[in-house]
Amino acid sequence: MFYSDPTRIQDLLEGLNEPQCQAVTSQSQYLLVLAGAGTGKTRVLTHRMAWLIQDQGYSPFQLMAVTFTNKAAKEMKNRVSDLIGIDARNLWVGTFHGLSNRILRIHAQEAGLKPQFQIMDMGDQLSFIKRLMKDFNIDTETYKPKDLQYFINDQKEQGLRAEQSEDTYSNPHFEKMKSLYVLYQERCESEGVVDFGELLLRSYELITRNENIRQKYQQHFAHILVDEFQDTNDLQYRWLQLIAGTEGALFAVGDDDQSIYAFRGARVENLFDFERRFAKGSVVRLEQNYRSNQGILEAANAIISHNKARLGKELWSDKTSEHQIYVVGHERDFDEARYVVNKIDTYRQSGVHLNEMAILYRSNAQSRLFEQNLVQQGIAYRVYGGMRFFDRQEVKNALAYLRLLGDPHNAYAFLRVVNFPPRGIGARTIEQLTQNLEQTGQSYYDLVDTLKLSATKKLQAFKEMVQKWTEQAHMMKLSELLAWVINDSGMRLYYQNQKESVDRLDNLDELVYATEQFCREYDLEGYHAFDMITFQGIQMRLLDAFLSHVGLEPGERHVGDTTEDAVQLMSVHASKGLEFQIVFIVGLEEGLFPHANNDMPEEERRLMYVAITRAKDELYLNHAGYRRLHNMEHYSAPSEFLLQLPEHLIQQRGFPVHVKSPKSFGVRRFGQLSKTQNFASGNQIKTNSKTVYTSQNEHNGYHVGQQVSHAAFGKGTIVSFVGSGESTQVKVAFKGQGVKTLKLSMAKLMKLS
DNA sequence: CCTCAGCTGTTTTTT
DNA sequence: ACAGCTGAGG
Repeated sequence: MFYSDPTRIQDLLEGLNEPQCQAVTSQSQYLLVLAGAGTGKTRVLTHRMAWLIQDQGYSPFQLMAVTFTNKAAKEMKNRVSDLIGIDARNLWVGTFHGLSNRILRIHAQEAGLKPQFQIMDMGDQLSFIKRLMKDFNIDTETYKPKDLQYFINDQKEQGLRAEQSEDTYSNPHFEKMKSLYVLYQERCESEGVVDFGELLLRSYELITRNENIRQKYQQHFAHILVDEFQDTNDLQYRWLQLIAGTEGALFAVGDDDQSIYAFRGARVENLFDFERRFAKGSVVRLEQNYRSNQGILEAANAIISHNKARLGKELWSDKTSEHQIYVVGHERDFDEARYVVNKIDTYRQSGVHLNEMAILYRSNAQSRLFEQNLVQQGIAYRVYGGMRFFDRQEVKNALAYLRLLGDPHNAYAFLRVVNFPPRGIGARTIEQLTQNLEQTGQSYYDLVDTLKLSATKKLQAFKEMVQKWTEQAHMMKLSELLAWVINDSGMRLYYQNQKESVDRLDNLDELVYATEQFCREYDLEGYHAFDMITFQGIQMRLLDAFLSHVGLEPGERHVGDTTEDAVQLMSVHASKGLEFQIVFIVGLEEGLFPHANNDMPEEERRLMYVAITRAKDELYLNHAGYRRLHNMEHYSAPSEFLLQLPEHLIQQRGFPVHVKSPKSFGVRRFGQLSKTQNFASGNQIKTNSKTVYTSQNEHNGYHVGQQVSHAAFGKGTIVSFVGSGESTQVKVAFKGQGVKTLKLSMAKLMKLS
């Protein structure tokens, strides 16, 4: 039973501020909570859930809460559980994909899927596509596997099957892509695998088409709560509306100012649409920030106010500013790195914890220089954004063995491990198997016995080994089975004999541990690998439960000890939702941040807004006049964002400006700049002491900001110059086509005006 | 089966 | 600069 524990009943509204309270207890069917950074949005979500259960008498199972990350889902479960003392493990709280997966497992048959269908991650999907294209002899130079992958995922995110796809971008490859999408989907069906997009789309179609199922869910879920609503894509928004039906309540929490995922299909327009169509008049704004001091918030507000497409919101705090915001100009990228690391060292000596300091950058490649300096100074640090645990090749190989045990007909798993570790089954053998596969409709696993090939003996030995494991699996715990497979397959020995594979062996042990951990978490310790168990209310084999779990939770994105006190290095994207006492934002230069490849200037500004609002106490904004990127020299003006900061907040201001002179190349002059100067549009810049020129804003008679015309791309504006001499490249922003990088000597740009 | 030269792409990232 | 991948050749 899931009634809340009477000994724990408490006033759930205590300690909430006025708008928070209003949101938690709202009686509107549709409510939009515009929750600014650091305003207690998770608090509102969890308290609303607890309030609906404890004070409004809903069964916990009548609520659905949707998040984007597993981390957020887990946190929400824990906090609800802490608030009202219920077991939150089986609640309908999860990611869009996790919840879709759950629905599809319950109705696998109606959805046309095997009960043990397996989920492909992005890497699996790409190899799947490469295999498909190879088998159909598609020229992978003309049609890049990655392009097809993006095409398919993009179509699915829009809720489109191949036959519904329309060429909205005048893509010259469109018809071909569409036909490949058909082939791709056919193969997914025949091999019984689904990609991430398919989970959403398939469950959407299931609920749309099957009236019984639709009624069941629409009647069942009285309240649907959504976190990070501004990050929903087209299909996710429709999915939510479908499940809510006409009766269900939709409680959407989001922040249009923190929408930074358009590149992966997020549509901030969904939030505007929701406000217009459903929540008209039912909008609660959370504006009191409990994280940063007033100065930092003023800076954030000033930056974001330059955006036009927003519902409007102003953060405030009752913490006054004790400190200033520092804007620091550096000559070169490594000066910036040295400066930041020295500052960190100083703060450390004065007693600030390292994990209360963060270095935030626009692109991950920027971490390198900071790492070098931190190593030199002997300061512990942690870089976020590396490879995930379940993405490592040794882990994927071990899991592929498990997948093969879960479904011997799984082609992906078979091909991945049939010759790993190497056992003499080469590409030629696989080719022959593949040819027969299409003709006979049998799986690779079946074909081993029916074909006479030179490698048949070896193939049969492999199959016997898998059969042996399968028989034993009935009597083994999942962790025992996995450990045995790792040894018996020869994987462990293989990695032992490889040089520098110590980490890989550790990871394999870690994986075995992860299976134990999984069983412990869901009270499944007593079961064998093939035993039928109940997982999230669904009957399935333990092995299948584990496999679908790892398919959707690929582990942490960073490595090593997370408890060690260490400086935090991460991209601005990765920092969303986190907070630090002292924040260093680095690389604030035109072209880098805002990034030249992003044709959505407002999204770049929102990114800056996210970065600033991470800081609790102190904020350092750094930029360099010169940096090396992709082995080329880049000279850039300071970021426009620096010029949009209120003057009175800024403590230090030294914009370096390069003087145009071949002899004194790279020499800089510091000067106090007035806010009105526009670095990007001209090459003449006035400081308080003299007029100087930015050296690389001008090249062979062309200059940054100049309007030009190109034979193929049409009209555009010069954004920057890269490199020097013969090899100079020019970046031009063309109307409607984004930024192109061209070789200046070849580009034949016509000067306009 | 393994190694190495050569080619490509290099913003952000979750599931 | 550099990582990741492919294909040729030992």
